[in-house]
Amino acid sequence: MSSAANFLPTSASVKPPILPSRHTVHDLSIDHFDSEMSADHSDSHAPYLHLQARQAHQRMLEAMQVIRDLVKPTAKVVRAGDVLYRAGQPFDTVFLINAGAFKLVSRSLDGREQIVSLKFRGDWLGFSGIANGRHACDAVAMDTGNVSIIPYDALAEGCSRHTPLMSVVHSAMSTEISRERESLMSVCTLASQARVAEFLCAWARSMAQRGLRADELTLRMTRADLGNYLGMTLETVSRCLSRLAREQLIRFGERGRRQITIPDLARLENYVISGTAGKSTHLQ
Amino acid sequence: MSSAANFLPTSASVKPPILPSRHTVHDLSIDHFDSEMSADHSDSHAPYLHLQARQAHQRMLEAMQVIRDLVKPTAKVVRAGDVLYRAGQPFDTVFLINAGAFKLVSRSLDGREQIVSLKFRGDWLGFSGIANGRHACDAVAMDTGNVSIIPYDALAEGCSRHTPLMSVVHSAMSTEISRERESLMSVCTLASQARVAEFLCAWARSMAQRGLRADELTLRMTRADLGNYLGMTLETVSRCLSRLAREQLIRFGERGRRQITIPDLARLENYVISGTAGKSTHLQ
DNA sequence: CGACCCTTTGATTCTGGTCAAGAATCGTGG
DNA sequence: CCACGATTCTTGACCAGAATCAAAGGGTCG
Repeated sequence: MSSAANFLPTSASVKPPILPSRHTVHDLSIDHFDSEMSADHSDSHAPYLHLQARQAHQRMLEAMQVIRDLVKPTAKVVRAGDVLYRAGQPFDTVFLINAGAFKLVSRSLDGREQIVSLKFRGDWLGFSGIANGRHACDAVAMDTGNVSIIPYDALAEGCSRHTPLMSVVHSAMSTEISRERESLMSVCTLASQARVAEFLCAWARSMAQRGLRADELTLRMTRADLGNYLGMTLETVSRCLSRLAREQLIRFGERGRRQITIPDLARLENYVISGTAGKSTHLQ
Repeated sequence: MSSAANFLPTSASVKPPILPSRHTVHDLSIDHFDSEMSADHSDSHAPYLHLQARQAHQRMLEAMQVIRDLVKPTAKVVRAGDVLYRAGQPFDTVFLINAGAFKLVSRSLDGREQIVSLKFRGDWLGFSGIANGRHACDAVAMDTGNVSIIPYDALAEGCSRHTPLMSVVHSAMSTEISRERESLMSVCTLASQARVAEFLCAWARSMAQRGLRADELTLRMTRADLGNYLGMTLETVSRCLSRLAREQLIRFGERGRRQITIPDLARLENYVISGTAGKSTHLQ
């Protein structure tokens, strides 16, 4: 895991980062369904990926292919701020993200709001609604994107007919469970700065797995969102990022402080692990 | 090192007799498979349940019935400390809890340990292993109990054959996702005392849903476990419980401080909600 | 250009973590 | 049945990290 550092894609084929903006029209060339879904696009990135990330990427592409073949879903374009579904709405569809980024926001009976998950290309949206027929959270686009709309009935029907499809769906749910747990682990066991660091690492790994640049992240969220997701205040997030930058573990892009460069991912990962970082809620 | 926690004898034929060694003899009348599964037992409790809890209870019983009818699993008795599976072991079976309580423990690459979930009768164990063929965490029994052993292949096969079974399984996974998120919400948005309070409320509701007493909880875990699960130190847990007791929101049982009485659940829930409790990682 | 939001940074407060001592409980062996 | 040692739990004193309050700088958009 340590040598994760050098799989930089030649920026030749790589696209300019999108400016995070609120509700303006976005350049679709990057995140557009077709361009990002095409096999040659993935090929152009694959050689630079680590074996593991590459395999994951491959599995994702295969899964998406299975869905397209068996379910033949319709697609839909979304822009930053668009809401795919809201908590409480009757559940009947799930979504597969072809491009873009989404946040899932839960609300408790009293007004507490919590970003419980971030989702990207290849992830599914809506599974949490299966259990009681209503969506359990809001799904909000953080950027221009594209999703496949998949009626749950059709999906279930397809699952019972095609074992590979069921396998894909079960894997996706299983992964979602695991990822949720990783978040919990992070929040419970890491001090704030390490938590921010790990968040960046996770984002980077996540991008790598999707065949995207992993060394230059463009966070599509405010410090407040970030803090909420990580269980700290926006001021603390800001301070932690500044400190990480001061310690040369990250750099801010010239295109604004939401763009973050990770010069050496292994070193950042190491900071999390060996860090001064513990929160000591030790077991036994 | 109490739980040297080795695997139970896995010999297909013989079930080990229930012989609690270092743990006190438990009264099995409540948690025993047969008694708790019997319809009249559930009837004897149902009248005291809220409508919602009762429906949930009903759904759980139906689901368990479906499993027994369609998969015909073998069962296995476990004692406190027994380990059903460990992180990293090849995944091939899931488990359905007939009785007892389990904790799921995740470990990060560096040594951090985190109890990511608590599971009870009607819950499933092992779903998180589907995605990459290996279990993602340890499953440890916190008490004498009984699980159905369900080979995943058989389950998948059954799912493709019987829609209701698939429905049950999908619901179970969906629920697991939602619950994981609730944990995250709790850890991220509540101050420690409110978090402890909410934990107790959740446990109580959970018991109610299973047709068990909801006003007298017997926590089967140490303060350290509790703290770990809730993301705080054991000392903080202790202080919070003491404070809750001082404020009459809970009472300690005469059978030890792991037994907790909730005289008025609504009041405790209200404390969480209206509480002095917020952690203010407010969104926007 | 000005209004608004986002971000950073500092000063201060306070919750919760750390360290330590003592009490209660459990399990074991006599 | 009791005594002893080992855990587990509670409580206090102290301290650190993160929340809160406040103000100023930067970007973006109308």
